[in-house]
Amino acid sequence: MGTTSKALSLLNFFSRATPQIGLSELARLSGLNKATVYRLLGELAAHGFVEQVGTGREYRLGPAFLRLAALREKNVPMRDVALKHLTELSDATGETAHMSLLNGEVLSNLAYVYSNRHGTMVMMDDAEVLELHSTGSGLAVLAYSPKSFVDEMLSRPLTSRTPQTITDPNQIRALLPSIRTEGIAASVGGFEEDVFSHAAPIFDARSNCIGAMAVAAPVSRMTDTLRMMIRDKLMAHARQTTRILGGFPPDTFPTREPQMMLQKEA
Amino acid sequence: MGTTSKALSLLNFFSRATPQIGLSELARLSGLNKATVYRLLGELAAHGFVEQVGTGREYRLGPAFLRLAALREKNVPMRDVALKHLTELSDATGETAHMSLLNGEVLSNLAYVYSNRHGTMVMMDDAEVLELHSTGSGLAVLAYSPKSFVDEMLSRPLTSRTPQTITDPNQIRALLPSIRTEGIAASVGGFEEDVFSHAAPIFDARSNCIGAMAVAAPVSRMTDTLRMMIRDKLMAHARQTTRILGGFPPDTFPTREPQMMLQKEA
DNA sequence: TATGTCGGTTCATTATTTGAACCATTGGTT
DNA sequence: AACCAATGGTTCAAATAATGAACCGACATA
Repeated sequence: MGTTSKALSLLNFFSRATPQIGLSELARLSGLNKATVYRLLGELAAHGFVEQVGTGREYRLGPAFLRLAALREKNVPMRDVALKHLTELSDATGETAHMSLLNGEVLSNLAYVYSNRHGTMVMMDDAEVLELHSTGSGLAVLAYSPKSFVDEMLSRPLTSRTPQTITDPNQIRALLPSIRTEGIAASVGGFEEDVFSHAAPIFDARSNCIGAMAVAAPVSRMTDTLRMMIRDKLMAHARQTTRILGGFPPDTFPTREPQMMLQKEA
Repeated sequence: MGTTSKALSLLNFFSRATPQIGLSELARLSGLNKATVYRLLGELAAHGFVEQVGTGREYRLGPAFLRLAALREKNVPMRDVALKHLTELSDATGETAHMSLLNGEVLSNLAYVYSNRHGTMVMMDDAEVLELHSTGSGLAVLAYSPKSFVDEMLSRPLTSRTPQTITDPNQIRALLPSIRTEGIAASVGGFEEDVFSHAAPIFDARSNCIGAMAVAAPVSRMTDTLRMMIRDKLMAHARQTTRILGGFPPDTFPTREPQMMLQKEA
């Protein structure tokens, strides 16, 4: 691993739960030498990627990200595109629609839209990250990721978020083929109790899966009718989003009108 | 300069005007070897800090910034705080209020608020950067920056944005003492024609100047009355913003009620 | 006063970065 | 069609920058 990667990976230890971290603690977390971490933090700080809290204390993420994020969004208005489709998706289904991007080993939220049709809604959080094994979006991404990546991800200890979370790697692997034939993944209560989530993959210009678009509804509201409607709308909007972002689904991706009634020919 | 700094400085070559850059071009711009740039870009890309456009072409800023910016704003709601005070400032003065943060050699916009009192307003742009020598905000920052930094900044060639832009380093240096005694900087048409800008510095917990809060009005609307009112309100809101962000003005910073009528004692 | 932690610093050893040269492609010019 | 000058990407010995154990002083806590 290059020095730059080490420096950048330090940033991943900052999270919603641990927004600021001391030097020694960060050295411990990263497994790097304290002197190394100190020097790397110094370089990150010089560019505004981290800053020290108060006077000579812990470190936290710096202000440079605001500028770079604004610039990125000006150049590549992903969030805008996503919001447009999420709004339509949310309106059509009456449920929470969201989109997340693959960021290393987890998915990070890009945007989400609530519906106002019901009194209760599945809530999202900007700074929350989604695990690959326990969410519908994660399964959708895994289904369209290279085998080496899947193996890598499933070789780690899989945390059990709820009693419904599937933590057996082989059981998860077994789900992927059917997700691939459908083009959509589903997860019931794997991440949060009582949440039924459908998700479709999003691809970049090289047909790599870069994230997922999803609709999350309370289990109690899920009916066959709603499920069909969600699958239909989600598929269409995910496809459009991929296209508008300049991406292409891989050749293996099912066409919009699935050959449901057709028998496989070989 | 460490390897990490080199990698991070590559990011600064992406701008509103040049949102995507090829490998050779970036090597040329940065003065680094092409192989080096290639490797650094690879590491940046692995963390989502850059990505390649389409298939095997130029590079652009990556999606990771969206997540990190969201996380930063959750932890340190600078923009929220700024917007609150900018709104009040804009309401009180009837003009455009904005705040920017020092980012290396330039100021980058954090937030801005327009007033609806007049038909014409000074417009801002999220991804725009402000030069230190040609803007009110820049002068405010220079006035409260270490001499070494000022020397460094004024030793570069100073671009002339308008005929009114002051490009003589010594002339700029001569402005700084009076800014320091006032606590507020002013610039008339230095950055954009017909824009009269007042700016006050913002400080961090170590009393370093980290940016500026400003009010920008068309020259044609500027009167003594408005000028007084802007200075007053701007001073108050900049002070509050500094405090709420956890910062402290340096000891040399003028108190809220300036000793206007008092003669210097030495 | 003794002990453990912290952020920060040092410097000889080591491992990573570096850069000139080299491909294979692409796109424009003659 | 042949040529040229770009491009993105790759290689490997040489040079440089990163590393980590040990060491500060300061601040807690006991």
